[in-house]
Amino acid sequence: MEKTIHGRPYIETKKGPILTPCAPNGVLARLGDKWTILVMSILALDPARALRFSEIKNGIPDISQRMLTLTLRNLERDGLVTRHYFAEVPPRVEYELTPMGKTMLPALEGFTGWIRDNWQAIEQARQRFDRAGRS
Amino acid sequence: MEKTIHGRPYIETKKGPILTPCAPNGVLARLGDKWTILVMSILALDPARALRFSEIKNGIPDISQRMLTLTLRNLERDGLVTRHYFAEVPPRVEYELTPMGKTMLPALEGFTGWIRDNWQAIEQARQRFDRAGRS
DNA sequence: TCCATGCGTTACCTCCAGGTAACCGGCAGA
DNA sequence: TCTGCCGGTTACCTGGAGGTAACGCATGGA
Repeated sequence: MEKTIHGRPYIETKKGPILTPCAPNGVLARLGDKWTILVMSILALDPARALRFSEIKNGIPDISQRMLTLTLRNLERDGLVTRHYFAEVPPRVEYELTPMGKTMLPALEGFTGWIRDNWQAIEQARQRFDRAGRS
Repeated sequence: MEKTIHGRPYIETKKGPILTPCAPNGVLARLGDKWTILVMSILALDPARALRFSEIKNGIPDISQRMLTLTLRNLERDGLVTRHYFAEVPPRVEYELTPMGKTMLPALEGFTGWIRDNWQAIEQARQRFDRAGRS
């Protein structure tokens, strides 16, 4: 009775299909936030190498110290990134993708390809729509 | 000089790689919002058939009239959905995926598969992290 | 006369992502 | 003694996402 469409579960009723709540929704929401993908991407540049906090920060223009800390904390919590703390002075902290983390971006590849192929069309559609009044 | 990693452009400097601003970021952000994917999904159930506003609303539990209108408006603006208005009484409005819209969810398939395979692991990682104190 | 219908729009409120800025801690070097 | 270094944390503020509720409108049916 429960089927799925593109990975999303739904049920058929006489009144039509109804999408059922889907736990993995939150994962996409996390990805959609402002910095997460950027942090994952820079860690993925050389997955074998751990990066220091400051290296990540330098690699991502405009990210603030606070937002980088928060983003990394969330990724660590999700098991996508590991944090290594070295109690030196001044302190050194290194971040690295976990095995699971290393598989994430490649899985997204199909969709980033779609975006690459379509975002100009989207941009044009927006301009057409906005120009059409309907302000 | 400009390379890409998983579709994301960056440049190499002596101080290390720097990710460059990436327009398509916004597309992912849109997808990450609360309702967009659900609306796309229900329209994709039978891509050949247009759905009425009320059919979509009934198919998505808990979505409010306002949020459905806003979400559809954005999708229309992005050229992913078309709106057909019939000046009957009471009015009838039908929504349908555009050709571009029809290609989006399949492109996302690889990633939804990754989520399906990994979200339990993510859930467990979160619980471990939270239980570990660091409140 | 009154109401239900279908698709909005408007007004209003709350919450949180994200930004800015200052401070901390402990040691090294001037 | 003062300053800089690194990685964080804290306090504070703002904008916008998203929720709730009510109103609008044209007509057909009771």
